[in-house]
This record gives sequence, C-alpha cells and structure tokens, in this order.
Amino acid sequence: MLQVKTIREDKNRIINGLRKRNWTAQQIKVVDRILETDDRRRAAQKELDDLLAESKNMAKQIGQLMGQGKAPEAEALKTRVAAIKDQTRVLEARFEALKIELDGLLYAVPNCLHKSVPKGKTAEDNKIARAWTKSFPILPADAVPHWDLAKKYKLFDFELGVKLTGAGFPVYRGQGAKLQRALIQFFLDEAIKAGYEEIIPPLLVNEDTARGTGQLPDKEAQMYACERDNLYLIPTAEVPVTNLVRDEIIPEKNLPIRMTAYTPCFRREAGAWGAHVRGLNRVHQFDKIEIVHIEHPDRSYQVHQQMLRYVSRLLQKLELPYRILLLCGGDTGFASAKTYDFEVWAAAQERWLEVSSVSNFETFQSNRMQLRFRDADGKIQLAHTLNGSALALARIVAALLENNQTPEGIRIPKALHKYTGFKMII
RNA sequence: GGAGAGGUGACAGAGUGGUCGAUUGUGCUUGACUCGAAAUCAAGUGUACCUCCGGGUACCGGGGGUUCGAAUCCCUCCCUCUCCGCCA
Repeated sequence: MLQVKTIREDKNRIINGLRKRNWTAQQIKVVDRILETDDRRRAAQKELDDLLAESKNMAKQIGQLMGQGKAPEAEALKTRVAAIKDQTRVLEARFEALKIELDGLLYAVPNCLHKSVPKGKTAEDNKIARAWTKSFPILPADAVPHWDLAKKYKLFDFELGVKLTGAGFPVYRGQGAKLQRALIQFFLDEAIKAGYEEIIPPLLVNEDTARGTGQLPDKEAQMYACERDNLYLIPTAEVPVTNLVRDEIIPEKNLPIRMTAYTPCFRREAGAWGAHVRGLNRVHQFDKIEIVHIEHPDRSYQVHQQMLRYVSRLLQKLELPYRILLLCGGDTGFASAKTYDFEVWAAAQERWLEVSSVSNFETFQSNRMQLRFRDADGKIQLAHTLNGSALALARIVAALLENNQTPEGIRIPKALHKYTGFKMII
C-alpha cells in the first residue's frame, strides 16, 4: 500500500498514475477521501493525545497526594479523572474507526506506475521491449502440442492427477520427472552463481505473511487456505521469501539482499478453462524458481534491468525463443510500479506463453510489511522490493517439448544435459 | 497430545501497582588517552504517530479487563523452552 505521506506530498503524480491505470474521475475521488480521512484522523489523535496527557498528569498527582497521605484531595481528583476517562473512551473509538477507514481506502489504491510505463487498457497494448528469436524452430509437419507429446513419451499424466487430487495437478513420471528436476537444479545453480542466496521456505504461511506481500486482503481467492489452522498454501515463493525481512530495519551496508528459492506454487485460478489453458499452460500446482531483491531506492530501476538480462540469459541457454513485454498501465499488477513479462514461443500451439514476470514494487510491499533500512545519515527509509520468476517450470517444459520435437524424439538443450543425463527423450 | 517453566530494547538480563519507555551489562557510535591498537575513561544509542517544534501520545508476545494509575493484577489467545508420549 502507498503511504498517506506520499499521497499528500505527491498527489498529482498519484492521480496521473491512476489515470494511466484507466481509473475514472469518479474512482480517483478516493484520493481526496483519503486525505480528508487522514485530516480527521490527525485531528482525532491530537484531541485524544491531549486528553490522555491530562488524565495521565492527574493520575500522577493522585499518586503524590496518596504518598503524602492526603486521601480526600486524591478522592476529589479521582472523580474528575473518571469523567475524562469516559471521554477518552469515546475519542479512542472514533480514532480507531478512522484508522480502519483510512486503511480500507488505502488498500484500494494500487501502486503508482513508473513514468516509463506506457498507456493502455489490455494485454494488446503492452509494448514489446525485446525479442530473441534466433532459435525459432521449424517443426516437422506432424508436430503436436506438448500434451500429446506427454502421452506419447509418458512424461506426465493429468488423468492420474485427477484421480489423486483433481484437475490441474499433473503427475510427472520417468523422463518427464527427471526433466522437471533437471530444470529446478539448473535454475538454482544459475541463481547461486549469479550471487543469490538460496532459501528453502515453508510452503504454508500465516495471515501476517500473506498480508505482507499483498495476497491478503486483495487476492484471497487466489490462494488455497487451510482454514482449520489459519494457514495458506503459497502461490509463489515471493510470499515467504520477501517476508523473511518483514518488520526489519536493515543497515544500509547489508543492502542489497538477493535471494532465490525453488518452491511448488499453488493457485486456485478461478478463471475460465478451455483450449488455451490445456496441458501445462495453466495448472493449480507448478514448480517455480523465484528471485527476490531488497534494494536501495536509488538503484532499484537499474537492478530491474539487470534482472531482465539475467532471465534473458536463462532462456538463451535453454535455446527458447522469447520476447519481453513492458506491461501497459491497464495490465500492470496492483502492487507493481513497473512489470516486464517474458513469453516463450510454444511452436506447436503457435502461442506465446508467459514464463516470467519481473516487477519493481518500489515501496508498495515494504510499506505494508514495514521493511526499512537505515541510510548513511542514520535516517530510516522504506526499501524497494523487486522479484521475478527465474523461471516458472510448467510452461518452460511445454515450450521445450514442443519446440524440440523431432521424428527421433525430443531433443534436450545442451545446457541441461549434465542435469538430465540424457540428450533425447525417446 | 500430557505436565511444568517462560515470553521485557541489537543481545543478555533486572523490574511484581505510582515520578518506568523502562536499572545494569554486552554490543554499537563519537570523543579522550596512544605512534597505532588493546585496555581504560566520558558521552550517546528503540519504533510509530501527532505537534503551536517547547513537546505530546502509544508500544515490555497479541487481544480484552480491573484501577485515578498496569511491564507489574485478572481473563483469553499465540509462541518458545524442559520432561513425557507419538513420529519421518
């Protein structure tokens, strides 16, 4: 969430950001309501604080009087304090209600878009920032999509997943399972080489953690919940990993913090099902390696570009044709200030599949989770958080299988040979 | 799951109803001493919000209560540790 302070000081920038997200004038009125509510909150706090100061003062006097054995005077004061006390109860209730109202309004405001984010309404309006199509595949005439290849080579099985769990929970087997594990290992090794610290986090998180990265209250429906224990299955490693530094004040010399984690990810995805979400294109459980950055605000956009280069290199090593989209205002996620999506070409489906999303959240997450650092002057500031997939397995596997199919079998890219132990799926 | 102990500032650890946002030690920062370091000495060292920039308010695991007044008493929830049970 944004800070009221930011909205107050930078109102025009915030309003322009909302316009870029295609908010109507009517919706944008929330900005003024926030400022008005905050004014009322401040007034209420002042009033309450003054009253509390008075009663505190009198309580002290009573203490002194009691010590001096002047009980009657103390009794007189007590009745006056009791009256003040009743008043504070009323003010306190009003103050708390205003804080809740203000938070409610703030939760409804998305992050302010970076000035470089293009205007636009839908995915159609995203800008292609870069494309790498050196290895654009030419497929044999009888090429088939990955779900057919999976059947042919017994790589994964959806029906068995349905039997165990339900739709969208694939069972990987044989060379399919090995390929999965090889990719995980490959991505982790690359991340560690690039300087990320590997984390193995819990896959279930509590409410505070889910709130820290913004899954609650906004995206509650996206997560599987274990209601009995009040825990949520993580939709991405971003959630537990970023929350590692929740409520921390980090010395500036310890920045940046760069972490990576492999986890399964669980998504309920209430959305539509159909041909375009067949196979591994969209599943409820998939494996992903995530990279998470905690950065100094001065460097975050430079680092954002570095992250793009890092993810690009991974895809190049896997010999997958990809493009990078700079998301337009209408398509950029609620919490993000600027997002690039990576899409790989799945040659048999003849579709681009999203395999990574690299975002700069600026202080949107850190404000919510009180993630701060102490700068060189000893001042406390919110840190910037960034994260990206590096990479999401299911769709990478889909593209790998489709693009590399040959009459003899499915070719494995060279970078993976030492991990799979085989060069072809046969 | 059963029994007991306990949750206080970066850490250790006092404080069991009043002037306690909190003794002290360690750590850290600055200064003195020193050629320099160690040791020693001195000073400083929580966060958030509000502010007429003097200061004010809140926070001692979370929430609620008693009281003029709560870190301290009561209720409740959470967590940690020890022992027992169960278990990969």
